[in-house]
Amino acid sequence: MAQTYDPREIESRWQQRWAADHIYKVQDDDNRPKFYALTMFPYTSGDLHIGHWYAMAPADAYARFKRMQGYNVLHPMGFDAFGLPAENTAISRGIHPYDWTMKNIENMRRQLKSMGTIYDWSREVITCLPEYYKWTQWFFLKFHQAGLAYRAKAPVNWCPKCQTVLANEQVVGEGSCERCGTPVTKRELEQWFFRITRYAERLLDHSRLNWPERIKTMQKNWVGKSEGAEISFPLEHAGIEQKEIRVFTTRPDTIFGVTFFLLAPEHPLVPQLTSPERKTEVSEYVAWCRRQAEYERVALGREKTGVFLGSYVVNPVNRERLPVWIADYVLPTYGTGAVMAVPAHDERDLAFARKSKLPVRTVIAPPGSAGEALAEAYTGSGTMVNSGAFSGLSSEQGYEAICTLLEEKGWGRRTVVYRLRDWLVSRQRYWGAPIPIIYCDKCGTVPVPEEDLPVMLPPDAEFKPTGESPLKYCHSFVNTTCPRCSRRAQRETDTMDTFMCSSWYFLRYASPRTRVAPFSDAKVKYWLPVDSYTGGAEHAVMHLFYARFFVKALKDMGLVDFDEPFTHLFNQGTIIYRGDKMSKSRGNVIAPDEYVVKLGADAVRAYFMFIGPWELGGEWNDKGIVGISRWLKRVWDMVTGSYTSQFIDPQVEKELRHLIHKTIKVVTADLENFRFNTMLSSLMEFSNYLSRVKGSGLVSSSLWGEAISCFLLLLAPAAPHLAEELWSRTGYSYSIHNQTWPKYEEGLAQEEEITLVIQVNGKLRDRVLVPASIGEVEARELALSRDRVKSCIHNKKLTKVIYVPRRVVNIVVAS
RNA sequence: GCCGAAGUGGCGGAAUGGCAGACGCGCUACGUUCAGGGCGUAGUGUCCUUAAGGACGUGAGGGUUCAAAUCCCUCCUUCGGCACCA
Repeated sequence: MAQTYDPREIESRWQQRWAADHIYKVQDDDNRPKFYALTMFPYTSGDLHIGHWYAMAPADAYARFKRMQGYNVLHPMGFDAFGLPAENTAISRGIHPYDWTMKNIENMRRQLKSMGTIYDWSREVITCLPEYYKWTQWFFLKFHQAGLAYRAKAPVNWCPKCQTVLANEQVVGEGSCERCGTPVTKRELEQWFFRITRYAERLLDHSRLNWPERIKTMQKNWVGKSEGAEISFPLEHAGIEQKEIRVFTTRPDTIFGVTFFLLAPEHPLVPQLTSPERKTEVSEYVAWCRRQAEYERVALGREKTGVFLGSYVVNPVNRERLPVWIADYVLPTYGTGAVMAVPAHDERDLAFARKSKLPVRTVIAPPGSAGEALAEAYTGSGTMVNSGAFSGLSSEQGYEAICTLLEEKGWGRRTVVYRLRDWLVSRQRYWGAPIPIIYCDKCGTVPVPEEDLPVMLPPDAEFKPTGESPLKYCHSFVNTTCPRCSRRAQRETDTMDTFMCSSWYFLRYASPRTRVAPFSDAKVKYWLPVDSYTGGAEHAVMHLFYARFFVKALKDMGLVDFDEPFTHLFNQGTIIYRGDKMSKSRGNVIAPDEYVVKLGADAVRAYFMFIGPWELGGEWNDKGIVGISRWLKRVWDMVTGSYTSQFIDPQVEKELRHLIHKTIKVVTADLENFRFNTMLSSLMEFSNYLSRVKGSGLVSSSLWGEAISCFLLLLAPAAPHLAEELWSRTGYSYSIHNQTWPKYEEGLAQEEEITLVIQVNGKLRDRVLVPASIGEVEARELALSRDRVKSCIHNKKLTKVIYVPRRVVNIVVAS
């Protein structure tokens, strides 16, 4: 056997042994408490870069720690394998998406194995295989049956470069495509939607979730709940069927300040409400708005534009006549697509009123004012003025009073409005799970019967950059027979958003090879919900939101008995390189492989844990990794070299025993809280101390052995290969990873002696080593008797003495 | 603009009211027959001082407190998210 630390040899040897012995095989019928530690599965982009390692290595250490603590741990791995990049590669390089994806998986799996993780590969899940997407399609049918899926023609985000529809969540920055950065435009298409809005209220409830505040806030903002009133304004317009237009407002108390009325240019009543002489101008304006890209239209600070339609509505509370305008800042998708404009108390309305020379009327007087005209829109609360019988009320009282009036008169009602839109699941793409729907001229929209699943992706589709799904041109796929009437019919050619696949993969891991159902009920009951979910924060309003919706819907369908998939969530930070997030498209990817080859997987794992707080991420810099590598080597030398006890010093033995217990305590708490960096610092301090002890030989051989075995056990989650090798060389039985996590005694973990800090007027003046048990009187006396203290308080009046047990004595003197 | 996170040596960072800078990198000196990203020992915030010691010091300014990197207020910078949501 080698005498010097040779990580490559050790790591490949133990990886083979662990695999051959199946030591990480996960059993479902185990009477230990279960622990489901999940890391977000990677997208099959080709190579694992160090960002993946940063996500996975500390997570694996945590799962190993839980395993040693006596839990039956499920820490699975798989691949999110459908999606655009595979298809783009097919178009640009002529490689079939399946071949490209599977080749990438093979490479990524090899890299993951080189990390020395506890993944049980027999549970691997790959979303692009028929055995998996069959069930993604099955879930689509379930949502359809439950009335949660519908088809609608709607304006959708369209990326002209990728030639595809994008979900709201895939439009980033100033309205650009998430993948290629091209400005997004609009298009009308028949699409499938999921009614996620029905769950808006329930998705706002994070009360039982141990999640980062940041993510909860992002999800809350995404749902965008607003309370207010819906009010009907009668139309003063003869000859049309519609008698009134409804608006939503959060400020019914400002209703006496309405001076004009606004519709979105897309509002369906616009043509009818346009007077003949205004027709040309209005239709030109509407056409101009439609040409605008979404991001241009909603850009804040942009000048507000609009035109008068030539018709009027009536304010129900004061019978005032209000001109109806259309304006580009009114969004067709929010509220009712109509706005009662109150320029005195809304910045946007004021800007528009000033530009279009429309009147402004103050109806809320800010505190200390009498209701005179305002220079700026006042959006706070105050006293109602110019508001008929309501004048004099506070805006809060007015809110309630006006809502009551509206409800009594039948003019409106209190209501709640959400910003959240339904989830668009259709994609005009090949590389996804086909939507299992058939269109029949006679029977209409017919779901594919469950027994006919999966609807297989045809392997022989042609990949052309046409913007239409290759499935559309694949006649063998499109042409089928109606399951109801057996006549000729056509298949839906859209595939599903890949977020569908990732909305249930965590359920599949519980029983990944089940052929008769997406998951076994018993196994899901045992494993779910996920006890610890870790991954990047970029999924805050996408994957994490959809998965919650999915599980809530499944609960309502009676398919699962819990309604939150992830009880605890932790987001690691991002690894930055050259000022940018690491990604293939930015060309700033660092591969971990060369570091693994040179320094070993244990060094890379430990370095990522040591680099800083996990939640903060950081700039990649390979300077520090040598420090970890040297430390592992010193650990090797210290443990493999023989220990000779010279003579036993009880004081040193006591100190070492204390350090053993203190280190167990700190390392355990740090792992529990994902504080990997300080955990490694503590291990370094421990090993540095052990090296000194080894040089002096001042403790017994048995205590030395105890210290080493404890050290190796604590090291095992971070550096599993080295710990296993040293465990075996020390003569302990295989495997260290099946050992129990060491326990500490609180009494021994406590310090016996402490450094008492002595301050005068808050400034450090002296330090004394004292027994931890020192009492207040004793400590005060000691402090006052010190020479350095005496010289500081000489000739000054003692005001008081503060004593903080076990920490500090602060002597306050008059100056 | 709004919301959130962060700002500490030459660098990554530690300390969550009580010794600022743990641990590691880098650097300096010395030692080592030390070939390869060696190894060991000591030192390493700034300033004053031969030294002992002292003063200053956690983005800036103010406040609370016996005591502030930590709590409060105002501001600046960086990063992330949202952004005409009526």
